[in-house]
Amino acid sequence: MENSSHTLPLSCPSPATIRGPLPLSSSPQHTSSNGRISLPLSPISFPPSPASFSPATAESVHSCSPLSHFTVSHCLEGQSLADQDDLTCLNWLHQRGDLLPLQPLTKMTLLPQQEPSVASQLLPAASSKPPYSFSSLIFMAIEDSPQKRLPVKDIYEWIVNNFPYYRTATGGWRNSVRHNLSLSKSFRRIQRDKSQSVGKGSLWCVCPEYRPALLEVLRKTHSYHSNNSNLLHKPAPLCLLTPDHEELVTMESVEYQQEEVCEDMEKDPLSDSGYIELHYYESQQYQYLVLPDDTELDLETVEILQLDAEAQEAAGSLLDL
DNA sequence: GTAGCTTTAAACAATA
DNA sequence: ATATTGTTTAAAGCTA
Repeated sequence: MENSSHTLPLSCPSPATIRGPLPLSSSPQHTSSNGRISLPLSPISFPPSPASFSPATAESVHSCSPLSHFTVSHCLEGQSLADQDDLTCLNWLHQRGDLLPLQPLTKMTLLPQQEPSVASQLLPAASSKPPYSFSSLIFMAIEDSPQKRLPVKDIYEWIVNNFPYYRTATGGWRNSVRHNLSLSKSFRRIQRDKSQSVGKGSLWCVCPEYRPALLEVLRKTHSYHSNNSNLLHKPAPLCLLTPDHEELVTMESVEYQQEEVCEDMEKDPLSDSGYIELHYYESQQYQYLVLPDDTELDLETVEILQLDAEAQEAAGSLLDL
């Protein structure tokens, strides 16, 4: 794809430009003399192991569309351009760890100039309700399953894992899920194979003829929440920048080497959605985020990114107890 | 104001 | 017997 730039949907009075790879750092950020900022990213760990999967850390990114993770998983999966141009392709959903949940950060320090009270103002309210309808949630859950079919129990589980809001929500939403499954034409019930069946109930799948419509709804939800984004309620870029964190590593500046960029870095089908375009490349044991040359992030945004990660860490710690 | 969709709640039956 | 699953109805909220 062309190296078109996408800036965060933020206004910045005096933006600092971030270019190229983002060296890992033990400090939340590193601003060089030329004003470039480095954001720490995680060591490579794709996909996260189920054991390390920490849905609770998605608290602060609940409203981020899974679609926004598209680019992340794409680059790492090495899919063809044709695959990626296919907006009906939901392979991004199969990057389970990339979808929404984030790894808790075990090491993250707050920016010294950043007051916690400000952090709480900038970060979205924890456990607020995701923007997706139950149909979309069910759709995503089923699409994210290897067999493209799930029992209702696993649908619950997927939703809870990916949207921690439902972890603490009252039980009524499960009723709504079942109600949706039964009532919606988009989903079809399949009898389990009795010979291998464990557990009760049927399996549910997406009716192929309704799949495009479900995708469209998902896309519209994504678009709506991108276009109505702001600093307080739209942490989409945060999601993109903090997939699968495990820990930060010692600062070690790494020069950007073009040839290390993932060969399959391709077009983000939602590139005109206002989301920043992201690419990853891998060097040694680390993973780097590559922003387009003319991508600009203001200092405040960078701070928010760090704060978000901090919040995720805190949320993960609490909910993992 | 209206229609359509979604959410929520509830009741009830079937099933593991 | 109990919990879970699946169906159905009803009402309220939201949006175009």
